[in-house]
Amino acid sequence: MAKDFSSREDNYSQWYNDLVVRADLAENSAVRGCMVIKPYGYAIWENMRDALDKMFKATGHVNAYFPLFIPKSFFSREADHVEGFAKECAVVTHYRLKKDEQGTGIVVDEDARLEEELIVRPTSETIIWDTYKNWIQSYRDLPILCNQWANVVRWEMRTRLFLRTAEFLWQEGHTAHETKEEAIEESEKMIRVYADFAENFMAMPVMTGVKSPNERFAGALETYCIEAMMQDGKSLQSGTSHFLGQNFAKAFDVRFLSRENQLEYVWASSWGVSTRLMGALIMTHSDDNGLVIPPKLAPTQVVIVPIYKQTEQLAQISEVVNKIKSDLEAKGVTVKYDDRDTQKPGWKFNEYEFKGVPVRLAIGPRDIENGTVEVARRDTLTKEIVALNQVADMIPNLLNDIQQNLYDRAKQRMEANTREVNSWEEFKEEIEKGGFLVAHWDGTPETEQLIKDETKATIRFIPINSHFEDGKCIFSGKPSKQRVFFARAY
RNA sequence: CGGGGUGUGGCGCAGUUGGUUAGCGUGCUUGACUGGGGGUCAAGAGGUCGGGAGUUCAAGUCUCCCCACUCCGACCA
Repeated sequence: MAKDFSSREDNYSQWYNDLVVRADLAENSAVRGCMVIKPYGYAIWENMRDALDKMFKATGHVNAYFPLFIPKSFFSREADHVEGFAKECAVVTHYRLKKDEQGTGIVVDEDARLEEELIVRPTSETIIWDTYKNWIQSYRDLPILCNQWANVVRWEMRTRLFLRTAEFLWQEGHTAHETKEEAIEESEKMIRVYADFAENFMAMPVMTGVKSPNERFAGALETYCIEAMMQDGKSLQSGTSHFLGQNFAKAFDVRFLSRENQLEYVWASSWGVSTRLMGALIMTHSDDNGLVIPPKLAPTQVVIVPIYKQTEQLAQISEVVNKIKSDLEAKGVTVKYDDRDTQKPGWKFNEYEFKGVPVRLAIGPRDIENGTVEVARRDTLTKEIVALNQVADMIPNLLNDIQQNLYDRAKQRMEANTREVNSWEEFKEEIEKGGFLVAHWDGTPETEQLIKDETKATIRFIPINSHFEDGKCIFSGKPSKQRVFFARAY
């Protein structure tokens, strides 16, 4: 029997973890806090990566690669940056092992201590800015618009598959500009790219805004973010883009001769999304029957399951299926025909449902006789009988419908979970229900911290183009000009 | 680092006041019947009971030490 997942209201973490493992996306590795991404999970990630990569290139960016190791001294050059990351860094101290005295095991060779320790990158600003220094002399060298696909390591105390792992995959864009305006424009542009990707590929509605100083990236002047609302009412930071000002340029002495023949520091941005998006995808769409993968990211968009008794029947079915399959592939649909004899149809139905394949076709003797096929959609779990000669034409539209429906559903949920609150009592009561609480805040880090201490809620973002209205901070009662979005977060 | 919990076939678990040959579910192998929603039956394989020491005629079970994992906190651009 399938495990009953309807208990997710009570224990969302457990539900999520089981889902990830059972759907064959990933599992914990032998290394504490690290994750093995399995082929199916990786296929989804690759689809995300490819789509993002295209969007980056369409906005003028190029890919490059920088070292995994960063000399320790690089980290101390930007004070806020080291402050933010120091507590979670893996450090390389030696470069050699040797057999121990008894010859039974391997020990670190103390004679092989590095002169300067190397840090396994938790993010690459420092090594990249040290490199950019050599690339930039004149305004003619600008802008630099580089992205890197890489892994990074952050030694977190507590980890969760995809959402927070000690090592994770991501992309990090690092750009250098002549002017402040251009760098700000870049960071704003990239957060829009992320929002676009989240909504149009992941079918995940997001809110866009800027972080409060407490939540800002270490070393940034402004952090833009996209936040998504998960099914349990918690917010997930899904992507960030930072305006770094001249902080890193100053720390790494990256200057250029301007059009006015002046030596000036360059302006910077950085932006990234990670495999955390996989967690976001899972927690946005999945239901009690398992994963639901939006068609645009599904490694398999359509699975075809034959139902047969004798092998002659299978041959007959296969002939029809192969026609449908090639018709669909001609339309750019990815199709898997699962004619394995090792699993029963019912087993396969459940399997693909659990893995979130958007559309399933089932064809049996009855269909062959009637010239029909059963079409089942994952998002609504509904089935309909369609004429064989029409099925290839309807599938692309159906996939679009599913993509749109998933987005609409998630959007509706996010809106239903977003509400204004106007008093501290109301805030404390409402935060227990989850969702975004839109409330006035006096703008001080102290107040935000006190609210967090008492309710575990943080300011997820401050809306950028919101209307201003006079109000009073729900906590301190001091004047406020704008509402901000609070939530508990992952 | 603090506070709980759990370690028993691949996975998930039961195991009574200490008492015969350590069970169950699932998965795996083989075969038959099956096949439109995780089938049924039959026969099999698979175990240092986390490790060590102790108490005892006898330890999966009791005591002590250690180890691992896990949950809750602290941490988390």
